[in-house]
Amino acid sequence: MIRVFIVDDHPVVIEGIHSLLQNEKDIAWVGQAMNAASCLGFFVNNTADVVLMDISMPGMDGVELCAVMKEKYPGVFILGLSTFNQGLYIKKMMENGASGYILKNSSKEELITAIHSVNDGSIFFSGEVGQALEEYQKYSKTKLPLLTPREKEVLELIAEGYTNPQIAEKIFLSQFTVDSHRKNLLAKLNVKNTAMLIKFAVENKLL
Amino acid sequence: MIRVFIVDDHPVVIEGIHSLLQNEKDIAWVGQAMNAASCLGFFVNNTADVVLMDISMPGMDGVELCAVMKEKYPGVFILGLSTFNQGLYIKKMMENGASGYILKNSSKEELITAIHSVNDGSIFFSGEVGQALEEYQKYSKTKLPLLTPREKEVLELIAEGYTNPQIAEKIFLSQFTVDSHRKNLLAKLNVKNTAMLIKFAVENKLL
DNA sequence: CTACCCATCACCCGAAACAGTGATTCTTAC
DNA sequence: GTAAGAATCACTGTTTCGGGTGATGGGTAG
Repeated sequence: MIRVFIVDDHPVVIEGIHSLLQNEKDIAWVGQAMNAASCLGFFVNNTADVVLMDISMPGMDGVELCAVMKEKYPGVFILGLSTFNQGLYIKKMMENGASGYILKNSSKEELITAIHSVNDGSIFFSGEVGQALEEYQKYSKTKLPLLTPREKEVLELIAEGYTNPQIAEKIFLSQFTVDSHRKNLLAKLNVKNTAMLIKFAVENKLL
Repeated sequence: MIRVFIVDDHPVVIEGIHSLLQNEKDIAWVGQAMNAASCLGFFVNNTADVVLMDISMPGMDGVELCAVMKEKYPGVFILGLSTFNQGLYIKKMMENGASGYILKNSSKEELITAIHSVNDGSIFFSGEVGQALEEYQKYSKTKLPLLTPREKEVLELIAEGYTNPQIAEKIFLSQFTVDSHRKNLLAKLNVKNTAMLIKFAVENKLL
């Protein structure tokens, strides 16, 4: 018997999912909350196996609540819920310990598969969520300034810790040229020093 | 009907999975390969919906094959297989476009759930694999030198692009002190400049 | 053909980073 | 109570970075 708890600030969603699950004999509805605080309140004296959690809520949002819950109750599995495709938040919520993610309008079968998988300690992403993540990555890439092949080359060598003179020697250039590329990188990516350059590059998967 | 293809260099595994799946009426066994080359050969004139792929194989390994397959046939979903817990390779394979991961000794139910989920475009991780990933992360963290609170603080500010004098002003320290912390960071993390420091920090989730 | 971008090279200069060395205080652990 | 490490500060160099400015040649698209 899997004990399920839900946190969502939309009563409609709570009711909808409740009705989808009420005839499942191995799933027990143990409670619900409409904000982070009452969710945490519930867990003081009660528990659950799987928590369905909305991503956006007034006050503390799902991303933060997820981190707090996982900190206090590491054994509780969290399954994220969202109505729309929020790649960035999905990513953050996974980093905060969620075990999976589905859309609120997913089918009954998908919902139940997800709950079972998560309860077994598995990780489950619905297909639409996977697409959202991909689209988010593509989207962030289109917003990136285009780097020339030489610039990418120099960027990679900088990330590996080579200095301008070393890079120059390595790819047979004048150190002035390498310096030019380096300055162009800083300008194009709108950062002001090596630290920001590398951080930006890693975060945007340029390396 | 889900068309399943398997790539594994162990005949025992191929046979085992074949027998597990042969009575499933919505799963069709379309072929098998014992190395990357013959897998690629199969896909020249044939196709499949889901490919079960071993992580370690002679010649081109699963990680690489996964990248090649996804490049040539983006519509084919790849489900990773491994006998042991290889956190690092699992991570790499996911980065190369795999849709999920299970252990070879997983139950029939889990195998079938995984194939269905992946075929729907979802992402599925078996619980043991999730544990492997977690353990891998913990393991890599234990291998990390311990940074003091001050050092972490300085590290974060460096990553945000502040210079030593700016950091000194921001947290009310002498720039000499900040410089000391910075040098200790370089020494502890065994890197030789800011670029390597930030790259290392991001990769090891110190930021 | 000409305007534009890429790639190359050059120089100056101040600021920042990096290397080495050493010192003091304070807490924490044995 | 003392040994160890954290946190603080100090001085001196050398190297690298980053800003500014500008030049040349090659390819390409209008």
